[in-house]
Amino acid sequence: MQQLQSATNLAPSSDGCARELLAGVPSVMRFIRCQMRGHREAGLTVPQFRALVFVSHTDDSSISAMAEHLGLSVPAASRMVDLLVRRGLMERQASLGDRRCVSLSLTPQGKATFRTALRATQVALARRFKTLSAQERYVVGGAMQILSRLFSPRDGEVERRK
Amino acid sequence: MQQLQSATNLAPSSDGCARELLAGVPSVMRFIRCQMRGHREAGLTVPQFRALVFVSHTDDSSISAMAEHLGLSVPAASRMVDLLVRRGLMERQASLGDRRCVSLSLTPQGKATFRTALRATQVALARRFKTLSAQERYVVGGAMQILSRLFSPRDGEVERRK
DNA sequence: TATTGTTATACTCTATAACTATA
DNA sequence: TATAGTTATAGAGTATAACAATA
Repeated sequence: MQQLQSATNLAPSSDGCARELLAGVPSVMRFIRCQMRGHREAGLTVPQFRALVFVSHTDDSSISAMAEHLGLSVPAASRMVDLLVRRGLMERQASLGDRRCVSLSLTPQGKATFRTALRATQVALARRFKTLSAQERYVVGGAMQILSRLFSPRDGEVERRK
Repeated sequence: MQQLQSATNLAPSSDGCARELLAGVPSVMRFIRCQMRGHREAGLTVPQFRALVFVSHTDDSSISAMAEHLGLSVPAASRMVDLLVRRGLMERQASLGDRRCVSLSLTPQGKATFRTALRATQVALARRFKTLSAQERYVVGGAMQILSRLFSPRDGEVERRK
């Protein structure tokens, strides 16, 4: 589109970006949350979903690794795992090497639920995106990559004090 | 930048967009939440902040208008107001015309806290954005406008059933 | 009776502090 | 004693269902 030619002129200030983010991100988040939680079979909250993502991507995950990755305190992660274990989606096993550590894994049902939730939410989001032009999708996709990089959990903002 | 010339070629599918959103938005949200809540004087949660935004923008706000705008149930909105009233940030008055309705307003302290939280969070976000190029800020700003439009609370996803 | 709020109840998310078990 | 987790405690966010007050 035409505006892209003069993108540099139209670039908002850092402060303008901040304002827009503060308006846009919580709205999207609410939508995602509703979709996740409202889904009949899966019915996950966003943090639960993120926990499943982490464990499905990480072999021999420990509680503390999960906490760090998700930006949670260790007790919060532990309770989340409790809940997922109770729901039959995750398993805790004492790590063989160091029996203080826990080794997390998804049950088959956990994997299935995870995939269902992912699919359902992606479909709901994609349905919204269908109304966008290719250009707009490009902008959204690009912005998400920038933001993921800028706000990845490892980079500071969590700063567990002490 | 070069890629922008061929933006249409690189535009992700709706589904790709969805995936990226699901990765990026929760990270940003966590950052915002930490900033809001962690701020010494203000110390607001995101929903509290959003409630203050709504009331500060809306004359003679009612509980149900607030609930609808924020995508909350009416009881949830009512409890949020309780909390903000207890903290001295908001006031409830019976509406004169229709005494079932409530008329919400910010106290002077509420206005001050709101502005402090807004400023502090914007500054924290803007600090991150300073490392971006003008081009990247353009992409982020543009995406936020698109997303705000696409996921504005009034447009369906809330769908309070019955 | 229909509408606006509030109360009751129940879960999840999250933190900090105190504790337990293993190294 | 240091480290990995868990339990205890507390407060916020949220929903649905039942209730109260006003129109």
